[in-house]
Amino acid sequence: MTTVKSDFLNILQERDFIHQVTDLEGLDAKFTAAEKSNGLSAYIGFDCTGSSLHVGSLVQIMMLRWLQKCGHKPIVLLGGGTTKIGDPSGKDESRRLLTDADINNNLAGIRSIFDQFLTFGEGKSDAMLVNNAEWLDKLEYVPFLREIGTHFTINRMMTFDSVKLRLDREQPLTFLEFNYMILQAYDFMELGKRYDCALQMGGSDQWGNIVNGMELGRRAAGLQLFGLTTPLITTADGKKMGKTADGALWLNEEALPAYDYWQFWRNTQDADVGRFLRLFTEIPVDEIKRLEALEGSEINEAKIILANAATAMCRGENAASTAHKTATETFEKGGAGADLPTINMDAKILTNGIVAIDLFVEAGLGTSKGEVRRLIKQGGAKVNDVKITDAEQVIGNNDIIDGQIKLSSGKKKHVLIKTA
RNA sequence: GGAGGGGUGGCCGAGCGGUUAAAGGCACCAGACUGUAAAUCUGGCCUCGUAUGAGUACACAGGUUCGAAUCCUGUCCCCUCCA
Repeated sequence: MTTVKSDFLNILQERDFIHQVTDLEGLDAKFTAAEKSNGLSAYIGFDCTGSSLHVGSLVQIMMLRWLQKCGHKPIVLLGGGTTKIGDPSGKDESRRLLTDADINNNLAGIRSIFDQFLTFGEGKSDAMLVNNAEWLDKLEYVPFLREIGTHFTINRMMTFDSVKLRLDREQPLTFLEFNYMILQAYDFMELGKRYDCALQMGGSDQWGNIVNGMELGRRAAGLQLFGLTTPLITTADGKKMGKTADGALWLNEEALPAYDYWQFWRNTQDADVGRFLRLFTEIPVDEIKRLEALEGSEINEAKIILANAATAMCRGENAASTAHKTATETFEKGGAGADLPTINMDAKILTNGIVAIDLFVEAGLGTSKGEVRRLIKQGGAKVNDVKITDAEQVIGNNDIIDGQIKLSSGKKKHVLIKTA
């Protein structure tokens, strides 16, 4: 591996962020020079198909954070314009088209996530948030075609995976989607012109789009642009980061409580601990080396550090320590931490008593009565940490301890019942 | 336009008139072992019922039959080959 001189690339390299770079030496030289003067701007694009981002985008966000730490200027490009089109990469079928109102709503949600990770403002290394609708919405068709269209050949566009895949499978690819890569390329050029942005980063699936943008910038505007991609992050058992069977791991508090977020990191597999510490925390690499070398049950210490650091960054220190405390109380002391999911129930229901099966379904610890019945039969259901054996057992006021009832499904899922 | 193949449970995929709530795999849930890990093993995995059981269910709508996921008709959708 080539040794790099700039702080930024050095960090990315030693923390395994880099998959491909278009011109590592050239880029390194540029960063090195910039670190002695005003810093360099670089951008990453995010689409606005949802109102939150999930852990899958976290690698990109961390890169922007490091960029800022090294004195450069991160540009967050939100695809308000391109979201109206839909990136065909990796999609079997067209996305449904979102309305302007949806997109604006999504923009606001995503914006709040970036506020956690980056400092925005007017200073030279302050982050800025740009919406590509700003220029894309205003484009005029014929001038655009004359100016930009001449730099793309259909022959070349057909060779891109995103397009080729659809065609090979004879799935329809609309003209609208076909234009996505041109618009993304246009974004890069536009950012280069407006903000002197010289680098686009992104996931490895964005390579083609990034290269396109570089070429367009060079041909149409004489800009020297660079591209850098991150590897696709998978867990040790080969699953894509960010999605679980229960749903996506959202970065927004409204979409995923801090406790669950913390638990996700706490439950990282041994084999992933070192990699995740490097990518998703700012713990110094030497310290990480020590942590990932821990053996046996001691590696749990590393997992807790990972969970605390990752949660603190995304949800704040308080959220992280509350989640940590809840976990300690729940798992190590067998009690009930304050941060466990809580359901408020009408006091009357408990006064009258409720059958255990119904209570569990009510608490969301099973989707059907049959499921809860099975859970009980297999010994996975507990009320106040006492295993229940009778599905018809009546739970009532007698079971309230310290104003709450703790229900458990298996070792990890707990719900507190409180009366309203 | 012509010829053929197919649509089965969250996914993949067997079944091709009764013994089929539907093999097997994946995913998922519990239990054991552990370290809130992985691997392994055990049990479970449509709904209701303590259970014998009942109700729904094999693209959709009809039909044949004592009996259909399996046969027939129509509709919708997918795929392959030829033009």
